[in-house]
Amino acid sequence: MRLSEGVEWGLHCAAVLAFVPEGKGLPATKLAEYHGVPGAYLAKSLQSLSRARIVEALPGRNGGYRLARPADEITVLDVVEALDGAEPAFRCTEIRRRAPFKIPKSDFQIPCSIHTVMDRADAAWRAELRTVSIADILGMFVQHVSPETITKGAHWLEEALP
Amino acid sequence: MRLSEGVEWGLHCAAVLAFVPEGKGLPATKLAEYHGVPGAYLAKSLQSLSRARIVEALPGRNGGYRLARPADEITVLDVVEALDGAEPAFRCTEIRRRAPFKIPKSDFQIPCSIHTVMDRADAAWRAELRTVSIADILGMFVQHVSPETITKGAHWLEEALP
DNA sequence: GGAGTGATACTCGGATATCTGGTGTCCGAGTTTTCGCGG
DNA sequence: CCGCGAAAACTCGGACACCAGATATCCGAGTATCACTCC
Repeated sequence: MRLSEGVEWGLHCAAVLAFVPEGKGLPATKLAEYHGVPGAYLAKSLQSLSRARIVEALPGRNGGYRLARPADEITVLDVVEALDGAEPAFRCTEIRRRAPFKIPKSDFQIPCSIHTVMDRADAAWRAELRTVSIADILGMFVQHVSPETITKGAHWLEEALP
Repeated sequence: MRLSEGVEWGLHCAAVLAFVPEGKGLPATKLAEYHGVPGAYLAKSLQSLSRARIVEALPGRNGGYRLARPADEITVLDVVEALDGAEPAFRCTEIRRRAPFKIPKSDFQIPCSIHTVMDRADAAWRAELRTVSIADILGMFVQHVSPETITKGAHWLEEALP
């Protein structure tokens, strides 16, 4: 079980986009060169985030991406599900039905025990991700990083914005 | 993020193997036809379980597989990690280091915030799976299924064992 | 000088190749059973 | 009738193809900007 690389990119992008001022947008190209990742592929991830209404795209010459909502109203789970899909990792194929002897239908009214357990774990995973917002991520970030780095980042953003 | 199909098979197999009496083994072929899955591929999963000391293989003519430990000492997490690997789903590639300006090394002493959050969710997922044993799965099973089905299953196992 | 208009440059969006890892299959090594033979 | 031995049949174990989804890339659609022209 491996999470797509795009999830990591998307989360970092959301963190950067939180600093984009009202009315402006940061082009995908800039986001890509900031993180040192292939721009053409990052665009694909950003499109998924756009479809999920997590970021919004400003078209046109001085366009770009920006958060569609305040950073404290975007959870990490939102980003993960937008990029990775919301289907649970475990897919029950109901192989319990394939036993080589006849089983009454009533036995299958109750969900498969294994399915239940895996779903519970999946719910715990998602619940954990739902408790953390992009704003929280930024909070953890600024708490640990040197003020000098914050300044440099802000400066870089100034130059990158149209 | 998708969990391998073999995980489902492995869990169901572990549940069935819990009924194999002391000293005997159930061949992989029988397990495959019971679950209606390709036997050659199921063998691959069973080998992984064998390497992880979750099941043990009895070689020879009347050989087969059996649980290596009592069912209440095998957690669902054991099976999942044996088949899917124990590495966390999220892999941090430290893209925070690639920013196009110089960042002091000290900023990277603290683990990446995003990495931390994802790891915490991963831990919650694994913790949930660790609380459930194969014996618990069986308990949930016999609680809901009709006694008739249990009898049929026991009968099938009688015939399948050498 | 100001407004209108066309061209332009830059943006996003979806459709298109490539490649790694899961999926599926095969044959060889090893052990227990079993059958046959001799005592 | 019993013990021994060799062959056989069945088991697991690892090495070899195949395919779907993630990765990576491209080109087309659309819009704000800008420059130029005309009034």
